[in-house]
Amino acid sequence: MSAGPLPTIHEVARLAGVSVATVSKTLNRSGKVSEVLQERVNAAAQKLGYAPHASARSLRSGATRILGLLVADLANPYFLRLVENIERLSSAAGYSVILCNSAEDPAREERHLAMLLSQRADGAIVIPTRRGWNGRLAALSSLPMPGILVDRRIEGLDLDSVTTDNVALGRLAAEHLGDLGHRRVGVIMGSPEHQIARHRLDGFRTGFAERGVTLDERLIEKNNFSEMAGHAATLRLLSRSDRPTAIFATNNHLALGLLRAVGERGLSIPDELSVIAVDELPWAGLVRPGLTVVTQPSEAIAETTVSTLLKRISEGRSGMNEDDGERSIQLQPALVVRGSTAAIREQP
Amino acid sequence: MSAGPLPTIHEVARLAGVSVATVSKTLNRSGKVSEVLQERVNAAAQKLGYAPHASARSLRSGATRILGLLVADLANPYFLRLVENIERLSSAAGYSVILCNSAEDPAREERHLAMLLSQRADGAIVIPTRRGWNGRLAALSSLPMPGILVDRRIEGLDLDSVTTDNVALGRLAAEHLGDLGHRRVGVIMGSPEHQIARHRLDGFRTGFAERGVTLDERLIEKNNFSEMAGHAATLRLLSRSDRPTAIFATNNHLALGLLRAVGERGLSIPDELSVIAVDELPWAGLVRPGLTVVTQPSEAIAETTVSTLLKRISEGRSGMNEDDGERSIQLQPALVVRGSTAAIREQP
DNA sequence: CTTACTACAAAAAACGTTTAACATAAGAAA
DNA sequence: TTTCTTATGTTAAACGTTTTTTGTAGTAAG
Repeated sequence: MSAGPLPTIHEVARLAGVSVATVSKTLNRSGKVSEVLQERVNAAAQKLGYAPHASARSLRSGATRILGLLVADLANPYFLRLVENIERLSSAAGYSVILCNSAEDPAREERHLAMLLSQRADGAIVIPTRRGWNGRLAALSSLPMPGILVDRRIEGLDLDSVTTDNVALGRLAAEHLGDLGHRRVGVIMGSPEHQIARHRLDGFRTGFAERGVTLDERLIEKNNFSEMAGHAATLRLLSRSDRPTAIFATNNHLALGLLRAVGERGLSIPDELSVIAVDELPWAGLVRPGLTVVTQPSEAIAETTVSTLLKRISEGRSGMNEDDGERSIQLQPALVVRGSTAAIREQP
Repeated sequence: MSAGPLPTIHEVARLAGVSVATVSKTLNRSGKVSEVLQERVNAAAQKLGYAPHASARSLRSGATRILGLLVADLANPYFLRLVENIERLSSAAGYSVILCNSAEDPAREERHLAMLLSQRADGAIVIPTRRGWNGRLAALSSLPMPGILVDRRIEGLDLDSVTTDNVALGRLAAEHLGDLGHRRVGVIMGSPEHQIARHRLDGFRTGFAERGVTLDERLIEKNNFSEMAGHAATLRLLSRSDRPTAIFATNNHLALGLLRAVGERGLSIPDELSVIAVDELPWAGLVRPGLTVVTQPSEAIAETTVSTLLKRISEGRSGMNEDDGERSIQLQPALVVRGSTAAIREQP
């Protein structure tokens, strides 16, 4: 390692016997350069192992070809799939990705944002932390680079966003359970002040309302999004005399806690309890029985996010109409039926 | 968004009524600046929302404070945990991380490496792809920046590396199964031309040899590391007349395939078959029974990797003794016993 | 009253690119 | 021959920092 300093464009120019401008134009395929000189330049660059200095290039040209990817929680497998897809697409489009994990900590998020600003990233893809952006709302929207929110939308912020249609997601879950005959159903969710939780519940409620069923509010557990909360909430629901016949776990941490609690109680799924969760989890098909889920369209979200952001970036560069308004895109979830949900059995 | 161009150091200097040199020295706490000017400068910077232009800084100073993180396969949950920890530690040390996923594709790996070179990352953390680096061996070692290999070591390459002690890992698995009385055991592994697989098998073999047991070579399935291969290999092992009483799955993809196959055959774990796998998987405690595993010390590996690389970087900067030789660090695995392994029952 | 030193601050020179402005030669039109 | 084009190259000026060099007071020593 450390094979001495790298060659500059000047050394390539000297070896090829041309000016630096010619080298630059050749390597960037910009401007006119004769065939013969092009070959000399390419040969020289090849021979020296020339790699253009990105910092110098950015300084002069104003573009870094770097995208910031600021994730609220890398431990969340759903976000991870998003990261994977976004990296792939960005890379294919010639952009490098700086990965930042805020771990649901607004302070970390803010530091990372400042860093991306200093780094002069061409754009930022942000899955914002759940709490704490109330005060930093301005910071995000006044970001002097194109930014796009993923998965979690922030109301009143004129930023593009790509999210799942969470109302549709809730309704999908409700329709499935309803079709199976369930009427007394529990919901385990995070705090209703979070838009996502609220939307999913709204959709779920609507789905049942459409078939004339009103949800029992006492079976709706509103806490936070942790596995522990899911565990506790499940135990509470299961120890009721009017135990629900099905439970909807509105995110994957909660689903983990739920499964643990059900296992501890020794209940049989789906005979004694139907379970439906959210997100395609790596192990969803592995547990016995396989977990029925409503999934968010992870690949589509990644694609839409990257292409929308890149469009914004090129618009900004060409100085086109900046204010064609905020793009707020919602994509549709899907139902994946496995073994954890079944038709209700008449109670003896 | 797009709140116009960002202020430069010149504008800060003008507002504060000082020279740019004074601003630079104040903001970097280098050189002597009087109290009163410092305050004026800080106030001006604050007011303008000044964020130093990283490219300009790098161009002049030669350091980017960027680390490249090149991962062989982001879909691997073990690597993901590594990524998470490495990002956290790097960020805490003031470095940004450019994330690259080569998805086990040497071509992508090579492109990413070239990009990191152009980007002039201060260092590179590489989990190399399994195949294909034979020819690119030189490319990696002649990288003009400090680099460090993680998880997968490449022989004959004078690069630092941090890996699990895979021989110890294999032995740990063997000792556990041996203690439980198992003698006829199967192994599902990838191609033995891969060092990791080989080491794990060696350790496993040694562990049994130490208690006077020789492994039946026909029960050692050598294929590749995919889930499908694990599935097929398991089916083969289970349909033998002299079926093994325990199986060691040497990586997590293989373990997935194994569990699927066992489930299909309707065998009961651990009554009819003990299973031990590698790596702490997010769902290891969730399947019934919980999966017994030998885990790699993910946090320790991340810590050692980052600190070793940062040391190399600062050595390089201060021009210290470059050639104090290659650091090849091996960290110890641990056994986590859950329900998937049990003492052998005498066959009727 | 010089001279020497100290403590700051300012001026200017890089760093490696891209690109706008300028040169030069060859051929075409006059 | 002279003058315009055209086609291709080169020169030089940015880009925003850091850092070395130079400058200027003010104070202490002679």
